[in-house]
Amino acid sequence: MGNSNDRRLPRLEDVAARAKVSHQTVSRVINNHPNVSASTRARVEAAIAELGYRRNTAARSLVTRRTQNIGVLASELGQYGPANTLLGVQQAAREAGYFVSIASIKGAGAEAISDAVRHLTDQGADGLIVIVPHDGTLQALERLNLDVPVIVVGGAGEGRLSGAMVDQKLGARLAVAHLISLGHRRIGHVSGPPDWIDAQARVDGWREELAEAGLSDDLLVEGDWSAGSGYRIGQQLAERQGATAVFVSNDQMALGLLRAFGEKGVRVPEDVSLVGFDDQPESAYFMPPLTTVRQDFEELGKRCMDLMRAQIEDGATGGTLVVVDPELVVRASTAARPALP
Amino acid sequence: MGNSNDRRLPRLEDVAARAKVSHQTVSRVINNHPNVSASTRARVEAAIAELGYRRNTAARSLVTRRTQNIGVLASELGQYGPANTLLGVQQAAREAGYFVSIASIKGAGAEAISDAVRHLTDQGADGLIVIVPHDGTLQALERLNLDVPVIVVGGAGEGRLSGAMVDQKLGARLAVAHLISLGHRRIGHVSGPPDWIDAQARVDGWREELAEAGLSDDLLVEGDWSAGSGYRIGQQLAERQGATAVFVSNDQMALGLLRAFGEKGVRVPEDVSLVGFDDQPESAYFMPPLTTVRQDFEELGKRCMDLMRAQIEDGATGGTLVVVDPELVVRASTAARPALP
DNA sequence: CACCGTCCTGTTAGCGCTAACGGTAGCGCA
DNA sequence: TGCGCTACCGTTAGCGCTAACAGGACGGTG
Repeated sequence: MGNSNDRRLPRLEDVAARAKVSHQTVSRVINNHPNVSASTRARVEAAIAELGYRRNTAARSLVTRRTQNIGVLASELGQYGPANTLLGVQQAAREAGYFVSIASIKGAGAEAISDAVRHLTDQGADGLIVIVPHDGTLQALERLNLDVPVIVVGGAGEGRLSGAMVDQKLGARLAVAHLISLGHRRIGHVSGPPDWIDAQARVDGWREELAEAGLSDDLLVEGDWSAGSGYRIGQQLAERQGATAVFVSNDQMALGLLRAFGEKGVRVPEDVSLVGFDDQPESAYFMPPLTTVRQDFEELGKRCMDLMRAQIEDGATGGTLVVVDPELVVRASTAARPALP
Repeated sequence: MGNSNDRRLPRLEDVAARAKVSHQTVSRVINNHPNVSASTRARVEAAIAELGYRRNTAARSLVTRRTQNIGVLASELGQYGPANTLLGVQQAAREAGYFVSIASIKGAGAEAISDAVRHLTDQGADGLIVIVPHDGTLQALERLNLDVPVIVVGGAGEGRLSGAMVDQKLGARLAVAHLISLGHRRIGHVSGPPDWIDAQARVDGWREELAEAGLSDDLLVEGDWSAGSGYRIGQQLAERQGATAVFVSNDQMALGLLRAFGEKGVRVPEDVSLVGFDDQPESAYFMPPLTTVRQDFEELGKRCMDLMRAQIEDGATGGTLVVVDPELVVRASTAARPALP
């Protein structure tokens, strides 16, 4: 491996010369075309190995118009959900034989989105996966009407836009149903920022489940996902003493509530039950361990790539939406409603 | 934008025809070559805008042998450090006008590394950034002797291998020095897995600082970064009552210790002081808030890209190592040594 | 006026690969 | 023998771009 004087990488021609065939035959061998005799195939493969030949993807994609690259447009990668979605997508892509190029943006402005999309398509991405969990993402993408497949995490569109998501509303309903089954009647909610689609969906799920049980949905406070916001909200909630249970829209804010409650002498779960969302690895070691809703990001990534390949390789149309079900994980932060005084 | 019948994307030739110049002149305009008159430049730019022309990067990189793409080889992206390093790198790359392709691997086998490296170089990466925080990464890379710049996070090499890192040993020493200054004499350490270079460096820092103060370094327990391992270790430590302070190698394990101590009635910081490492956003809301060591991953990413550009654009040689200093963040989990009974 | 240098533009020749087509040999069948 | 079909392999023509060279126009200088 690695001849001393390899000032230029070997190309098809070099392999061909060594194997005493035409460069086209070498190309056929590389691409597994059938009509190559076993003996020449072996000769060519030997030559490839000896020279350490590697195909030049720039040249290849110049003529095939395929790059085996999928572009991921992401924002908010500091948050647990987006970051893990990216991880899941990346892994699924690799398993499907694709590479992943990232472009991350701040916020979710239509300008930033179209910039990043251009960036990615310029690089010749065969398809796009968009992880921008804000309102308006879908509309911004639809206006661009791209000519490559686009998979949007969190919602489906039309044309070449497909979508994949974890069913946030269902997750919220599981959480609330669990609290109701424990006898709780006053169930509050600490939401994420309202311009996040997941936050909005969880609010909707909370509301619907309460409505079906004939319970009131007036205890809604808005956080910003951070533990700090959860802490501040927890302090207020501890004063008011309005609810016997709170469904918190992510685990980090739940941690903040836990600490605020601890400081104010509100016991969890004896006085108030708490449910989070995400099931971060730490959540099992909160005090007390947190009941929460787990999302399977690995599965989500796989589904994204399934949709992608269907469009790229089988020419499927877009416009479909696949949904992954979340799962309730019950731990010690929830218990039966305290007996009324 | 978007003519109705654009079944093929416009190319240089099309722009040239519209602007009544040669395709080469268009190329010059795109690449900001000086010798183009203002009037023709304006004409060409108008034509580019009207046709919505976008340069074909495959064709460009076929001839220039540059892709403006840097490959990131990463593992353990589920952990806080590697994930945030990736984030920092990605952001710095974008600011420097580069794209980022990811290849993530499981574990750190030489085989997996060389596979992923080939994958990335096949894609025509102009350089590689390696985030594989295990022993042996450097050696595996050196054996491959690549002909593109490689920046290894966590250690420097020779030849085209440069390195960038947060000074883990210094971070550990800051933590231990802080405990010593509070009067502690028996200071334990919960380490990460020994095949992680960062874990090893933190152990070394802990040991050195203790040695300089003439203190014993016999209280060492090995964890696996997870809160669960921290919890189990915490239970043992609570029984033994050996130390008045513990330096824990990351915040997640510290969380586990906190819970174990809480259950066993060991008060933090009254009975035992605790210092973590990473300063995850949640750590300020642990009970009690955690004293820890902050790493600036944004800065780390910038430094990586600085090194990269020096090699790619200015032809600098490799073999250099840049170091980012960490910072101690003091919170409520540390206090003066309890008076002896 | 001849000469040189500077500024601008065009022409030519690839970068390394694949698609499309052409050609040869060998076989089966009428 | 002639025809057609299949299996295999080679030749040619680009994909869209930039580097390198080749001018032409123009102004200044001796």
